[in-house]
Amino acid sequence: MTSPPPHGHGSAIVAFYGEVSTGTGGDVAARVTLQTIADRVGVSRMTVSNAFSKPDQLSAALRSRILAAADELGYVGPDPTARALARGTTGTIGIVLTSSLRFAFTDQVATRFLGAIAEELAPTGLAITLLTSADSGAIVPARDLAMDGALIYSCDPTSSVVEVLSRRRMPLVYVDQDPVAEVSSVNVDDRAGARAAAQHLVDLGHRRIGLLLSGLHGPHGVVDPDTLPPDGHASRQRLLGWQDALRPAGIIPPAVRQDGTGPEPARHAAHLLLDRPDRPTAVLCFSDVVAHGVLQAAAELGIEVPRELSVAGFDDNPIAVQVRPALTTVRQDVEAKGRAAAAALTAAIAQSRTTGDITPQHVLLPTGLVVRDSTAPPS
Amino acid sequence: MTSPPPHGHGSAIVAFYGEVSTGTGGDVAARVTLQTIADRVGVSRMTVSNAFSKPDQLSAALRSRILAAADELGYVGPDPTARALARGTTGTIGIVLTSSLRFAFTDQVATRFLGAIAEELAPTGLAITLLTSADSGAIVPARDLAMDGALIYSCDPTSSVVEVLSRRRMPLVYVDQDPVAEVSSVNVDDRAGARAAAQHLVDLGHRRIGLLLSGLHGPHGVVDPDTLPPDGHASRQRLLGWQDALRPAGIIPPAVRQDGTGPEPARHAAHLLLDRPDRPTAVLCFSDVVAHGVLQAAAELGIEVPRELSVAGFDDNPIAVQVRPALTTVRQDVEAKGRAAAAALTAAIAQSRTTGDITPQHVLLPTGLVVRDSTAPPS
DNA sequence: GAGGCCTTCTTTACCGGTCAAGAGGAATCT
DNA sequence: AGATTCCTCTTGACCGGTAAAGAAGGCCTC
Repeated sequence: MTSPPPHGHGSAIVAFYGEVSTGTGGDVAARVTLQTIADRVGVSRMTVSNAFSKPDQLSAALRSRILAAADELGYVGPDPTARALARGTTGTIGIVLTSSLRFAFTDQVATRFLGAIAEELAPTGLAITLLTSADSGAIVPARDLAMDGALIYSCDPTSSVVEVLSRRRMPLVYVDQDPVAEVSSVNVDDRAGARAAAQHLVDLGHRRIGLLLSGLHGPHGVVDPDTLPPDGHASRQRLLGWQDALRPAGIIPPAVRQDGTGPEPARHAAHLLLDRPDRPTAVLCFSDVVAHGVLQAAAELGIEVPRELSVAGFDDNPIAVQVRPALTTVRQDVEAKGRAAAAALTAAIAQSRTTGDITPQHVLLPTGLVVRDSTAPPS
Repeated sequence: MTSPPPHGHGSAIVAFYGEVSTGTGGDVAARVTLQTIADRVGVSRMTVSNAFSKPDQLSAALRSRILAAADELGYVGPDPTARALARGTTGTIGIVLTSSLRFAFTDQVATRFLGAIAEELAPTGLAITLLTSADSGAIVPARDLAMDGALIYSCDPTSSVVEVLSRRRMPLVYVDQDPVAEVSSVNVDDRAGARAAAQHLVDLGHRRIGLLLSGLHGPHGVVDPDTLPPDGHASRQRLLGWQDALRPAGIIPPAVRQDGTGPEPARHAAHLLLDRPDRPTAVLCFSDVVAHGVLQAAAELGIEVPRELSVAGFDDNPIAVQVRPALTTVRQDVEAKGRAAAAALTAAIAQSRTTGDITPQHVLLPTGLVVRDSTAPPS
């Protein structure tokens, strides 16, 4: 409890209800297993197993006797771990997220994506385990956690996690990742979307257009967009898309990479772009969150949007319509992406269970420009 | 892919890169286990196990030979499931959420809570598995999933999931749940917070005060607050807190329970309250999301907030400052709640591993009134 | 130079299930 | 009536590891 409690209250109240301990009166109740029940009822262990897992393999009468005995002994059901070992499936899939799980719960694009996956997975009964791509020393979740398959979502491709996962030979689906022939993937057409956004600004008459790039890894600050080190797939595709439209127009954009994620680094990066003598009349942003930072920076500098500065975002994040002016952006259907990813993974798992092989499947979802109030012709 | 693609693009593009199948050229490579490596290197299986799990138990030279052989054979590491069975721990904790996982990713209070848990858990290496309290037939995640402990977050206490989990005798922590002596719990002082909000309205001079309650289960529409069926813990506590302040002032509030969660049901419920002839001059809401719905309804009815109607929320959700007017609300430190819950659970797990018993721990976090622009004296 | 201790590796016995094949009797077929 | 099939239940092997105790040799110590 490191954060200050709200409004000057005292620290957290910790109430002890007395030293109540669980367990049956002190003596450690021996673990109840199939054998315990089998002995009690007078049948073989296998029959008890069947009573739980294959009800049609034994008579209804015996089954209810077994179930009654199990209930009486406090047996809940077959031990999930043992069952997983014997059956070879766990009923869980992993989702590998960017280094910080925190981010996954903060960013609305990510949460919508996860929500869609959860929804698509619900009827299958598969549970979701969240993993980070950060290998924090001894424990590498991607290596040490049991799961039937994994979704790799916009995470550093150089991360060892991806390699570990492929070596484990489990069904994988890449999302927002450079597609590889052998692994199923789900992507959105970032490049086309970015191209449309850039073309929109060009068509409005802008010629001094700045770029604001994400900065997970690599250099920060002002950079040369043509010699960027490899970054996330989406990041690179969006940059390519912008260049697709800007180059033919003869525009050589200044570019800034922000230091980290979130609106605050974006605000800072925006200042780097807007404080220049040849201030751009328009800015293309890697995301709506970044664009939000630009709006804040512009407000601080007394620059009026869109009259003096056009701002285009990406994602069609819910915040795009909450900020003023509402953001022109590129929409991607995050929920469709989530559903497609979940579907591809369940398909792969099912296939690998029957065939042993998997036929990779590659999905590319469309994007589209959404023009709102943050872009206008240069004044 | 049921939702329409954005902006009239065609349907999703599915690209097949050809029938590439994984696996080493068709023949199913036999599974590599510790024994495979042991045979190869000429040592016992146990020694190979130690090479991975207890490096100090064997000579460095032999260990690197083993690791090299393992690498060559494509062995990634000990099978997580088998290890879990042998060791008795899985490295995962479950978080049980309200029936719909979708909700968990949509509601900002929930996502902040989960984010804080993730952060607190990160150094321990424990992964998070998300479970719903909905028992959808054959598969009951809470029963059939391997985990070392579970967090039960604001979920229907009558749900069988909670019972199953306790019978599994795993470390549990209740969050926003009626505390029980034997099980650790983390709660916020909902009642005191609600009391403060109600008192605030009373102090401003309001006498006709309406209540807007959450409606997960039970009747909807206009209800008698004194004879409500049991609902969530928070819901009940907040209602009690309001009554604590209203009753002494001689106020008997009309109450409406919304049908479901989210702003839309809230808007609808608000209409039920505001369309009454003796329209309240102030409304106490179960949450900020509900309060947001009230603001929308008020706007639709041409009621000016706060001049004609005061609105108080709960939670200090980020949206509280995004809506206009900014909401007077009761702050709870969701992140502290998440951290406390995670800490209590890891403590319980650690203790149960050593002692076999667990000493339940009960935490009550403070709440505090935050006055903003949505409340004012009645006109 | 014998006893003791440490290091390094092996042995044996589980962890708690499921699969696949088999065995015994009743029911069905011919 | 004998052969076949079905229904139930049991047997034996295995899933892939880990814990704990034991054995073999080397190094110290006194």
